[in-house]
Amino acid sequence: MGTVEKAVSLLKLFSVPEPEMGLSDLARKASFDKATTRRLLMALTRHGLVEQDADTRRYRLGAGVSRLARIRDAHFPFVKIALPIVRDLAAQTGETVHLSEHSADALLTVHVELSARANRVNVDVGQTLPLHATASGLAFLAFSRSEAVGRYADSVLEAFTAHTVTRRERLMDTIRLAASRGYSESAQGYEEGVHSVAAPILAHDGYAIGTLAVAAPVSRVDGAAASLHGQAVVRAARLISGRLNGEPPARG
Amino acid sequence: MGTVEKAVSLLKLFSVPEPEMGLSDLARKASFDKATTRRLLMALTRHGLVEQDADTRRYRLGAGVSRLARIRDAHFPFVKIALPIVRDLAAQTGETVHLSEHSADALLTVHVELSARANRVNVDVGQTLPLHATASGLAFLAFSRSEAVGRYADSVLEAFTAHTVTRRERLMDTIRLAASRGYSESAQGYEEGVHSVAAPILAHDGYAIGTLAVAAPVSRVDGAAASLHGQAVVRAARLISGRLNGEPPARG
DNA sequence: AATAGCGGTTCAAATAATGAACCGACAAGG
DNA sequence: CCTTGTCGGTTCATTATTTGAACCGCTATT
Repeated sequence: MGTVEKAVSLLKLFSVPEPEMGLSDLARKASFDKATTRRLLMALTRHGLVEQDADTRRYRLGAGVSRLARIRDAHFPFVKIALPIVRDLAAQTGETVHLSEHSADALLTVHVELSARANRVNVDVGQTLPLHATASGLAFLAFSRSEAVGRYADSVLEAFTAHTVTRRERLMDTIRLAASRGYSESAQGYEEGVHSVAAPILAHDGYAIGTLAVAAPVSRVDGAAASLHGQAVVRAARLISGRLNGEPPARG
Repeated sequence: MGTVEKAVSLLKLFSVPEPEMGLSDLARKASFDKATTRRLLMALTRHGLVEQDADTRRYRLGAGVSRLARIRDAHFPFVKIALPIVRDLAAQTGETVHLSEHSADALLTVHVELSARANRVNVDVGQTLPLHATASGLAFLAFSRSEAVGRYADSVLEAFTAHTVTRRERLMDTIRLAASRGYSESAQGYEEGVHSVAAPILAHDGYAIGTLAVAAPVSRVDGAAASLHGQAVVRAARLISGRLNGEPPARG
């Protein structure tokens, strides 16, 4: 593992439930030597990607990461553009809706609107979703370059539940179905009891850059509901794609 | 320079006006070898901190930086808390207002509300402000630990304009004035034609963690206006400090 | 058809990263 | 009050990684 990747791994140890850690803790979690860990942290600190509390000596993510994110968001305001549409879809369906962005061979959840119902699906911002086991992933693959899909289908497909699609041929069939319908469907492929439909958000070139998904408890989803959610998520995803690619918002 | 710092330097080359670059361009700007630059970029890409456009082969900041920023913001919602107060101040003064956070011996602009007027000061999000040459920096130093101020004052102070304070004694005087008034003032110390006042945003321990500033064209600022801006920026900065440290928003 | 730029790759040489052992400080327990 | 364990941090001989000149194939200009 290269030095740079080690440094980035350290950054990735910070999370919403654990946003601050001491040196030894970080070293243990990353399985790096304490001296190494410290040198990496100092390098990151010098550039503001990490900061150290003056009192507790614990480390946390620094203002530099916010700065970088702002630069990116100014150029590619994915969440900002999608937000109103995501909210509309959540209101329409009454179910949990989540928005994901492609990153490093997975989908990164960047926004969630939780259902108001007591029995609902919970998704965390920052969670990464595997491509073969979630509706979002399937929708993404269905609108990806075929070489990339082939490469992914050839890799080892982890089974998260008894329903996870792990055989290459079944996966390719599922992807083809999603491509022809415009949206994907997955029942309990990643978590037991969860049903999801998802549609791709497309770049100007017609390939997916992210996905929009509706997730509901299986108990609440029959064929009719699934179809309704599917059509709604496709409409919403198309709206987002349109605005991302410069199409003006519709009037009224 | 360590490998990690080189990688981070690459990230820092991206900016709001130039959010995408080719390999050779990046290598030239960073003064790294093309092969080195590419290896660093690949390491960053593997973790989603950088992404490469499939068509143009140009590089840009990736979704990973947004993810890290969300983790940090969940724990330390500086901008979110400050935003309404920053907007009020912008409305009150009619001038450009910018919010900065301390990071790696400089101030990082994390939010900007631009004046609606045709003749206005422009500040970019992500811009870093030197501590000795901007109103923000002076306000920050005026409320920093004296050892840190001493160390900074001993370093080489770059002159950005003919008005930049570069002599240690002048700097210390300016800082003392800011400390006693509660806000700092800088006329054309960083950019010609720009007048700014700034006040510190304080942590629970009373030391500055960031600043709030009002920037206006010198032509529009006389003594009375400067004083008004100064008082307004102090009020707004105090409100932000209070809410950051757990004080509830005032009613009405 | 010649030139110059681009993104990307190679491999011997050079430089940087590594980690076991160490320090002083602090806190809990006997 | 002395032991034990853990903390953050440092040192330096050993080791493994980074480095960059030269190269490739490609595309656009001239």
